[in-house]
Amino acid sequence: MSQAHSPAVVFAALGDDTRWEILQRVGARAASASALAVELPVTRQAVARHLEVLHAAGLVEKERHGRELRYRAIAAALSAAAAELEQIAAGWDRRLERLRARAEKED
Amino acid sequence: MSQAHSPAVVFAALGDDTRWEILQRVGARAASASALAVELPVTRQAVARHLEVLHAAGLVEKERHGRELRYRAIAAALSAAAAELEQIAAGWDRRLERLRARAEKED
DNA sequence: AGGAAGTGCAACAGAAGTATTGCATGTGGG
DNA sequence: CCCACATGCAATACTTCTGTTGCACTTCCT
Repeated sequence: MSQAHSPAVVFAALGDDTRWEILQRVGARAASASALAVELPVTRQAVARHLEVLHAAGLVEKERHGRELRYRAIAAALSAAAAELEQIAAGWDRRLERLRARAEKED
Repeated sequence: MSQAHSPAVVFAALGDDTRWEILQRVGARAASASALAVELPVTRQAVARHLEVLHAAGLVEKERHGRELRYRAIAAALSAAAAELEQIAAGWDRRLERLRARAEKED
């Protein structure tokens, strides 16, 4: 199982346009930093740093393949982040519901 | 309805610990920047800037109340962000499934 | 009216993030 | 063996983010 990455780290990783570009590509198919760099407007080193951030957030996994290092998006990690948000949103809704009920009782 | 906020903006807003603290509090009940500042280790102005970021991301709404300005978390916005992530994750899974099926066929 | 409380705006300092260039290292194929 | 390709590491420049202080302005209440 993956570690319990702090929400802030995961969402900070998702909070950059270039990383979204990268993430969508490694979601489609595994790719190396060099391969991604040729189709993005940044250097290989920049891509590598982004991939490192995504990896630290637990959103992608590395996979050595000969002399190249391919990265692949982890669907379950994104799904877990989604579930976390949904749960918090549900908590807000429930609290709002309680407040509403109390207001009606006081009428 | 709320605008179509770009994913990067929304998740960047969620990518900060202090903002999570603030967001959880305004999720529990509406509060002003001043009120939040007394129970957080930062100044009112810093809190106000965080609230502005959250508002720009469509995650909280303002509500004038006499001379004070209260902020309230929008559960539906967080829920929408969750749905977006879940959809992307599902897309990755489907693509992986197709790749797996093709691999079996080639065996 | 006048003080207290709340907000708005601006300037500044420090930290962190993003991207670059340059060079070193490792690995696979002819 | 040697060359090409891919990655690793370091130094640097620039921008953005986070937080502070200081002051002006509005609004409520006595």
